[in-house]
Amino acid sequence: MEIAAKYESQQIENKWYRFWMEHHLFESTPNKKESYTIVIPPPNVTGVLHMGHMLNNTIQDVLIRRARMMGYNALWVPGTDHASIATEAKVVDLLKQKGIDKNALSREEFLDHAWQWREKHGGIILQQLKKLGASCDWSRTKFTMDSEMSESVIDVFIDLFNKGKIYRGVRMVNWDPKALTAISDEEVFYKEEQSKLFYVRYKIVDSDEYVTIATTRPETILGDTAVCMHPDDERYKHLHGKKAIVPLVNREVPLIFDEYVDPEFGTGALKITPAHDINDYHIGIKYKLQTINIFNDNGTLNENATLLSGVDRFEARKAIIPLLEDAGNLVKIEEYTNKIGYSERTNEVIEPKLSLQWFCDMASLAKPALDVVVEDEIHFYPEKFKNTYIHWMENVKDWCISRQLWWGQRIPAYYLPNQEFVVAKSVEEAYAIAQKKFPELNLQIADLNQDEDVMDTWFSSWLWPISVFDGIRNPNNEEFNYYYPTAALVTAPEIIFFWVARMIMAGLEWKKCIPFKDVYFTGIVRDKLKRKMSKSLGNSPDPLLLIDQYGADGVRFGMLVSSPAGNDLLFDESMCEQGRNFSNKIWNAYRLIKGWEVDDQIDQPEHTRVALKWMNHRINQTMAEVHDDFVKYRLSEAQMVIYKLIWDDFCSCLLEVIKPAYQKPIDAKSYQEIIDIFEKLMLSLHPFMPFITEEIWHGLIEHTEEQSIMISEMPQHDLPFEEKLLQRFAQTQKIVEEIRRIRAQKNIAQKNPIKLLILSPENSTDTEMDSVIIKLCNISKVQYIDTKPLQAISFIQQNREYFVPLTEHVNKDEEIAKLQAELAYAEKFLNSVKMKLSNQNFVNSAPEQVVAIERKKQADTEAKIKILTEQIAALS
RNA sequence: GGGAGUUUAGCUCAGCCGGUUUAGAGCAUCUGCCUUACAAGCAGAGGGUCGGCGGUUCGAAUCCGUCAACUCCCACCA
Repeated sequence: MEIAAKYESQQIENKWYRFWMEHHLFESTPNKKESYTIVIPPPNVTGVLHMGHMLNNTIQDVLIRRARMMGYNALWVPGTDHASIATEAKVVDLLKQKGIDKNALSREEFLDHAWQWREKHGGIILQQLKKLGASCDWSRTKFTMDSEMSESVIDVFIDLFNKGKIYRGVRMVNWDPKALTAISDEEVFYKEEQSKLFYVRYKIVDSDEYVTIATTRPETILGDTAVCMHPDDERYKHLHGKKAIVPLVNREVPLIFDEYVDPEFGTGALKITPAHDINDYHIGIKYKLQTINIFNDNGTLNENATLLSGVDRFEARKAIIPLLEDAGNLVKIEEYTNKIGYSERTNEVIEPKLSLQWFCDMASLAKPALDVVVEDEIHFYPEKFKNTYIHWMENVKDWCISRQLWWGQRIPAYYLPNQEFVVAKSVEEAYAIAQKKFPELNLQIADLNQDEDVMDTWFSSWLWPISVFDGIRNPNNEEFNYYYPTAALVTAPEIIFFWVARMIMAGLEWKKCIPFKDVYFTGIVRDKLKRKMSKSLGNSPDPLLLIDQYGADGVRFGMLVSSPAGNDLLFDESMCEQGRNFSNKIWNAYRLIKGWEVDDQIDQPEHTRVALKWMNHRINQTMAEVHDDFVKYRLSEAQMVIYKLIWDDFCSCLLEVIKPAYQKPIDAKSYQEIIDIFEKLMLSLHPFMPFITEEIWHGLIEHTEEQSIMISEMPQHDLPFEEKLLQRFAQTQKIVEEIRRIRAQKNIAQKNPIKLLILSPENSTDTEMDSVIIKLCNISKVQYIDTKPLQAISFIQQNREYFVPLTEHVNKDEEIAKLQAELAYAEKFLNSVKMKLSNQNFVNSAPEQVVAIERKKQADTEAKIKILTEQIAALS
């Protein structure tokens, strides 16, 4: 059989992904096995696969594939998030390109367009995940606006409302005066700007005194309802209880004193405009101040301003200055740099605006969710996020759940003509309730108007682990009980509050049970310059191109080669290259083995027997290590350990020992053993590199049509291994290295056989490893001797002396210099050990074991020094 | 401004409830090899006073204090 010299990933990957799908190997239904569930953090339905997804989903797939092979009934549920803001913005843009203005459409018409878009383009990202090898149960793909999922969201809203945990309240929102909508905090970006700080004096009532304030927004003076100073500020102490007159509008407002004010800033006096500044608003509530809204929705001043009505806010800022100057209130103007919030959507300066919103009371939900993390019922990896979580949960604020959008679950509140409202699942139910409640109104169903807003997307996401199994509408259904709680959540730390915390709250609130046991936080994928990868910077490679180039296995390897939980990943293509090279290495090992001719008439050589025995113990040791790494979610380490097992131990060492001479056959017993070993290696690597391992697994051993490596059993991690054997073999490898070094130094080509002399007649019974040395170093003969040979290069291992005889003359000076350097080093070391041991305090206080180690170091080093001294003497 | 965290080889990291480590790994670098599995490879080599200072201890990369630099999260300055 002809096997290509280079591993060709593309064709093989397509073949096996199709195979897995056709055999329904990703699919899961409840059975007697223990479940292992992961729900995907649903990517935005508008999303396109980026490097962050690659990392996140590689990790999930590794966990799921391993669990499956460990005997769990593993289920990975895929899906997408409706992402109200992003999707609505996208659809609005597309409509604009077609010359359609969203505001010209009815709600229904707009939603029609939105659904059409999602049917056509939504979920591309899920198709892309398949290229990566993601073993999601695609038959269970969910969307947060699927009708049953939306229904769950509405149910939950109503339930919380009935429990008194959802209320309506006024709050300051980020108003976009161009788009005429509120936008979320996440959509505001701040820019540093050069602006001006205006100092304006306000006259004190019944006094000739003035108090001077500093402001960047003089036009809002028209909405001032107080002036505030720090209570301990000596400059203003005599003003307690007085009032001031707001310039131009001549309104009398109280002087108030609050520690919020920084006496160092400006004049230490602050004007208060509760309607147009978030801090002022809170002060306004605290001191029960009047709130005067002086702006129209489009950013022009309204009639409450009394002056400049109809003028745009920025025009007004300019126009008010001469007015203040004329009135004698302007003191001075300074240059000033501050940060201004802009709308991501329209690039318009955000105007803080008071509006009526829906809120969810968080305090009572947060308490139990805090406890389960504090008490380690849920573990965070890495653990540091526990602190972040606790800190936030202890200071949690109420959640504004309404959004001024159309794409999303509409708030199920229905307003009545009498300013009241009812919350109900449908207009019919609302009507029934309203009739009962207000019979005197004589209501018609058409009198009810549903709230225009939709719910924050997170208000559906927080139910995700429950609602994908329909656990809200249909409590205690079989699937829910089987798959929930999930095993692990893999997500980005930046959404620990938005999402992780709220899922925990939801799980405890509605299911009295945590939604997942472990949370693995991935890092952010950055470029080499540590910049976050983003579309606008153009520094993100196209994941699909990477897969084409390096193979999905290679890219997966690259994503995990250096990304401990929670650490940012400084991505570089060379990582994928390493993965591709690894694929090729494995491929060539496969090619080598497949090329061997097997002869069942010949005996197993000694070196092969020894090396195979060693390899089996080495595998057992490594499997234990890998398992431990998985328990601790140290996936990069686990991958590296397997990488080294395959490359260093299997390829560089074992295969080199076993490899028959050119065109010679291998014995049948060894061949079978090597196949078994290779299979184990492929099994343990499969979660990381699913495609190549499947291909080789099938090529190595005959399998039926139904079989697949992905549903085979992982090698056991609790098998015994002989520490001693492993140590002896490691020493042997060191001897091999020494001999190779000598070969390299003395330019003795590998193909020229050399002799090895070992000075150690009393230990000459321990010769088990000799055959391995002979094979790996091309030794013609190993000879045990009792006197030192002349004309040889020597080295010391474990206090035995080894000699490689030379035909040419040994350069004595060179050898002596080398030995002397070694001697000096050993003496220095011995000195430090002796110092330690002569310290009575050390000998008395250190544990016996530690002292014994030091004693052994001393003895060994002394022996070494003796040998070195003799060698130097012999050469001199 | 509040909080969390990081600082160990050129890069990315491990080691950190103190002592088998005279500090490890992978990648990168350098040298020599196209040796019939693999140049996407093989063989060999070099490279760190564990951020600075101080303390605790018989003993500190590891514990404590302090300073410095950087990163992230939250809040946002009139």
